[in-house]
Order: sequence, then structure tokens, then C-alpha cells
Amino acid sequence: MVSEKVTSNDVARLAGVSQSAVSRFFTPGTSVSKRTAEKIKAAADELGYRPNVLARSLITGKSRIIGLVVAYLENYFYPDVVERLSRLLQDKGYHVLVFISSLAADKVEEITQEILDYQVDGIVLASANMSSELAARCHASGVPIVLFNRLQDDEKLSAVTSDNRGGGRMLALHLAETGRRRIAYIAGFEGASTQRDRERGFREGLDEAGQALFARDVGNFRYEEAQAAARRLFAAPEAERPDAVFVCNDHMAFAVMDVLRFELNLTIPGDVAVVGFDDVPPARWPSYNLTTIRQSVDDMVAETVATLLSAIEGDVSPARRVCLPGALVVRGSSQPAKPI
Amino acid sequence: MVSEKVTSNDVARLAGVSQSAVSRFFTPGTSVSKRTAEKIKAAADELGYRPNVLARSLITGKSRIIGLVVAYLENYFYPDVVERLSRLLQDKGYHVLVFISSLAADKVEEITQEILDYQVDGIVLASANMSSELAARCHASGVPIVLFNRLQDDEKLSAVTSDNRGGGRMLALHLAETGRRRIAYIAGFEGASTQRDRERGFREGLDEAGQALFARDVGNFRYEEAQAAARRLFAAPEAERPDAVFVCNDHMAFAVMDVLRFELNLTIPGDVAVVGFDDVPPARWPSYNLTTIRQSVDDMVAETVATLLSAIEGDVSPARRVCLPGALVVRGSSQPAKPI
DNA sequence: AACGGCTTTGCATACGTATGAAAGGCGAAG
DNA sequence: CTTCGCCTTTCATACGTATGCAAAGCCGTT
Repeated sequence: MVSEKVTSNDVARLAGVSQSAVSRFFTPGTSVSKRTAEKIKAAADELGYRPNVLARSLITGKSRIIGLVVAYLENYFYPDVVERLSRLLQDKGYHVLVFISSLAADKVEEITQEILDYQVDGIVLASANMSSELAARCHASGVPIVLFNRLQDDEKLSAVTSDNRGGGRMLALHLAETGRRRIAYIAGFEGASTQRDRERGFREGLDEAGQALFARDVGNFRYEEAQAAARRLFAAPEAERPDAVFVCNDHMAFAVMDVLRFELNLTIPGDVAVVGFDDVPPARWPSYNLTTIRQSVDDMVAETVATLLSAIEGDVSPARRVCLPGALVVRGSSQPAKPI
Repeated sequence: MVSEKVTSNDVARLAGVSQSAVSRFFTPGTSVSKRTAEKIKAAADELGYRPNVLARSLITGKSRIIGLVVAYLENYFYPDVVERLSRLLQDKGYHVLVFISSLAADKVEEITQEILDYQVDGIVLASANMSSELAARCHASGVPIVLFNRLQDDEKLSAVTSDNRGGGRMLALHLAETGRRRIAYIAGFEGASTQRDRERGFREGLDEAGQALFARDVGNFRYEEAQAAARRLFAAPEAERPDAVFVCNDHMAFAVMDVLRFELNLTIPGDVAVVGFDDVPPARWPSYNLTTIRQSVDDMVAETVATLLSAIEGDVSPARRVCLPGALVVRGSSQPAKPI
């Protein structure tokens, strides 16, 4: 607390101009004469002056802060999202205020209120659902929201997702085509739209291929629960075990692979094919070498930012729902092991 | 932009009291009579009023925002840090503004300026170094800084680290005790204190055990570069290859293990022992089952927050350097394979 | 009924900036 | 030399809140 804060008034005094001149100098899009600009610059440099963003926000009504709500970073899809989103927004002069939420809905409510307290210009909701009532309140406050990697019934909410249904379908067809006949599914958290859509697409794909789901269990997007689900699914006698598993995301797929290989001594893809969803970095590490659906974080983030910024800049068009295509990435965990 | 913002004045008018009364009602530690409290509460609820944190900051000089500078979330140690740090600070009424920095020092400078623009109450510097000059400026602004998981020469900076030197030593002794005789090291980014301290402790440990470092290469904390380093280290004829590698962090250790197993067909720990540092979640996944030093993220975060908050609350004591002990976690990647 | 102490309330101002309106400056055209 | 118009600059005010100070209210005591 040694130094006093230096304000635009201090600069103005030193430069021999008015405070407004200083303000104008630091506000892009306004003009000052070359002469005063130089005086102000010199004075500002000497004092180490920088405008107070908070005070500015108070009067402009724009904080240049984006609230990001995220429930867990354990799934390595999200750190990547946080990093790229921050970077992109930084480039555009915004910054990210992080709010970690639990999965519980009432927590989300509380958290969102806290976010609004900071007068954020926009909100990215990355791993939590939000009540329609809350969404309405945000909308009423004029704060745009973009759902990231999830959908909600509320038609008023913008959302960016990848094509979870299409991805699920591709995986089903891939497994069927490579000769799998007892295909199981390990679900994520049932409340998540990604879970629902992936499962739905997967079932549709199986249907197309003339198959039905052989078995199903739930892993709730957690490593340990996915391990447990795998143990249950493979507790049956050998002939009645699945010969393929679609695990709802890569993070859980790693857990399943570890159980199959190191607890049950099964080979992948020899005995069982495993496929996931997301294409997080470890999926391409040789230890896992996991067939999966690539969601382009870059594209998703870019769309999110575009949607958010256009809404912030006054675009009152109705909610924008972007669904980006995913790509099937075939790797070693699902090579055809049992040709028909 | 449908609704107008509701201010303390609106509430005051509706409740039939003064604006100061409303302010007092929402400021902890001040008192209002029960009667007016009720009127204000009713009015505030009706209007959906919540205090504007930014306006409050302007006058109190406290924003309750903590700036977090982090360079990359690719190493899964950091997502965990972000999550726990955010959670803990949230509980204390603070929030985290994230700044992603590149490793370049000038970027850090720029970023830190941006942080200061937001009038943050404190800064956590998690994966980037900062010039002493910049540190001085922050100090002058009265903004406390805590270095997380790194150290700097500047004695004025508080820092929280785990005992990197001691951890390196433990790993060296462990490898020597389990019979390894050609022990190599793959370094992280040379500019990082964690890299320096871990290597130093490791060399000291080898020395104690009467050994010298057999080979050394650099992986710069990146997966791909660590792969390349592993390839170089093991390009020698079989008898001249290392029989153990300490990789400066787990993230790179995974890359090394993948190269050894899947490119060179070596067994771990049979042909080569691999040990890492951090104990990130994948280290205990059976595929890697990596011997490593556990850094307790929880403890580190707790110390960081404690240091930061005490400084914010006016503690002018000199910089506080906390060094937390790490624990050797012996797993399958280093079991004694060649008993003496 | 008057007084003293304590709590509650309202008034006024301050925080650091942006911005509309008004005033000033300067050159060109007449 | 005057007048007009444009570009700069200043003045004044506003943003939404917290807080010192003085006024007002309350309650028990003498």
C-alpha cells in the first residue's frame, strides 16, 4: 500500500489539461490533437497511469468480463476449453471470470447470481444446467448466455454443441461394420444432453445396422464410476460378455480400458473394442490409442465467442443454436479384430 | 436489454427509506433496525435487487477479484489447481479472473498490466515468471502476489512450492536402491525453478548413492518434445541405454513411457524404470501406474490462499515462502526389476 | 418532564471514469 | 476584418455504491 493510486486527474494536472482530455486519449474512437496527445502520453508514462477498468465499467455499462461456469475440470476436454476460450476472449479485449459449480442445480442458481453481481457482459455455461427461470432473469438483465457443449429445452438459449447424435451414430455403424455383435454402452450423467444425444444416436445407428444394444450401464462421467460399470458389464460368463463398448466420453473410456486390460486381462481390440467421444489428448497417446469422435474445441470456442459477442453488441436475433460436425477418428482400440 | 438495472435507489424509494439504509442492509457488519431491514428485504426481493459489485469496488477499493496467471493447462496438474483455487476462493467471497499467458516474459508483463487494470486484490502467478521490475510495480500498487509452484530470486515475492529438491533426491535414492545403474534425466523447461530444483535434488541424490547422471535430455514440459527426448536417449545400442529415467513431470513421463513401450518395445519396469513428478490423476491409472512424487494440490492451494488473504488484509510482514513436503509414491513403473 | 446515552437514519460526498453540451480556437472564405 | 464552420477542449454531470457526520429517534433514569 506504499503508493497512491494514480488517476486520470493526476495525469491531467501534470499534463496541464483537463481530465476529459485524458479520458478521451485513452478511449479508442475519440480524437485529441497531436500536441495534447503527446503531453498526456508523457505524463501518463511518467506516473505509470492506466485507466481503471472498473470505474470505466460503471459508466459505460460494459465490464468486458465474461463469466464462465464450469462444473469440473477432471474431464480433460474442459481445461482445453478454458484455455482456448480465455485466449480468444483476451484477444478481443475480454477476460474470463471463472465460477466452479457443482452439478447440483441450486448451486448453479447461486453461482449465476454471483456472476450477475459482477456485471458480466456475457455468460458461458460449460458444464451445468440452468433453470429456465434463471435463464429468463439473465435475459432480462440483458446478459447473453451461451450454453457450451450442452442443450436445453428452452428455445431462448443459444447453444454450441457438436453433433452428438451424429457422432453416436457413426460409432455404432463403425462397430457394427467391424464385426461386433454384442455391443454395450456406458452412459454419462443422465441429466446431460450430451449423454442423451450420444446414446440416442448410438441406438439409432445400431438400429440401422440391424442390431440392438446388448447391455448398458452408467458411469456418470467419472473415472471411478466408469471402472465400476465396466466390472459389472463384464461380470458375466465369457460368451455373454460384450465384444464392444461405447463409453460416453473419452475420460470414462480410459477407465474402462484400464479395467479390461489390467483387471480382466482382456485385449483391446482383440477381445473387446472400446470407443469414446471427445478426442481429448490422451486418446491419441499410444497407451490408449482410442477410437473416438473428434470435437473441435477450436471451432466450438470460436462459435461460442462469435455468438456471445454478437449478442453483446446488440444483436437481438433469436437464440442461435450451432451444431458442429464431429469426425470419426479410428484408432487402435477398435480395429477390426473379428472379421465376419 | 429489456429490463432496466435496478439500483439501491430504486429499492430505497420502494421501501420508503434512504439509499444509505439500503446500502447498510447489504453491507455486512453494519446495523439497521429490524423494521427497516424487513421493508428493505421485501422491496429488494420484489425488484430482484443485488448490489453492483463493481460500483462497490470503486468506493471500497476492494474488488474481491483475484487474478490468476497460468501459461498452459496441458499439464493436468494445473486444471486441478484452477478448480481447487477457484473453489476455495469462492468460499471466501473472492473470484478468479483467468489470464492465459504464453511462456514469453514480455507477454507476462503485458498480461500483468491487464490484470492490474481490473483492480484485482491479489495475483496468483502459476506458470510464468515475472520480471523483478514488474513485481515491484505490483508491490507498489499494493497488490500482493503469490508465486505458485515456482520460485524466483526476488526475495520480496511470496511463493508456495513443494519440496522439489527433496523430491528429486528421494527419486534418485529410490532408483539407486532398486538396483538401477544407468540413470538418465529428462528436463523440463530450463527457465523453470521446478526444473532446476528437481534436477538439483536428483543429482544430489545420485551423488549420495555414489552414482553420476548417465544421460540427460530436455523435454520442455511438452508431451511431443519429451517423446523426442526419449527417442534420442534410447537411440544408443542396447548396452549403453539407460535403465532408468526420471522425467521432470508426470505429463512428460507418460510420453516417455509411451515411446519406450510402443516404439522401442521395452518393458517398464523390466527394461527401464520410469519415474515422474506431480502425481496427476493419470499417474495412478493402471496404464501408466507411475512412480512419482505427490504434490498435494490441496495443501498448496490452501497455503496460497492463506498467504494471499493475509497480505490482502494488510499483513505487511515480509514475503512468505512456503515449501511443502512431497511424498514418494512407489508404483509399478519402478518396481525392483533387477535385484542386485 | 427533562435529561443523557445509545442506536438508527438521512444527507452529502466521494470513488475514477465517460460523455453530452457548451465554449474556445483556428483557418478559410467572403 | 468579419463571419462561418469545424475541430479541440473544458465543464458539468452521471454511473451505483459506501461512509463520516449530524440530526433524529428511542428508552430508561432522575
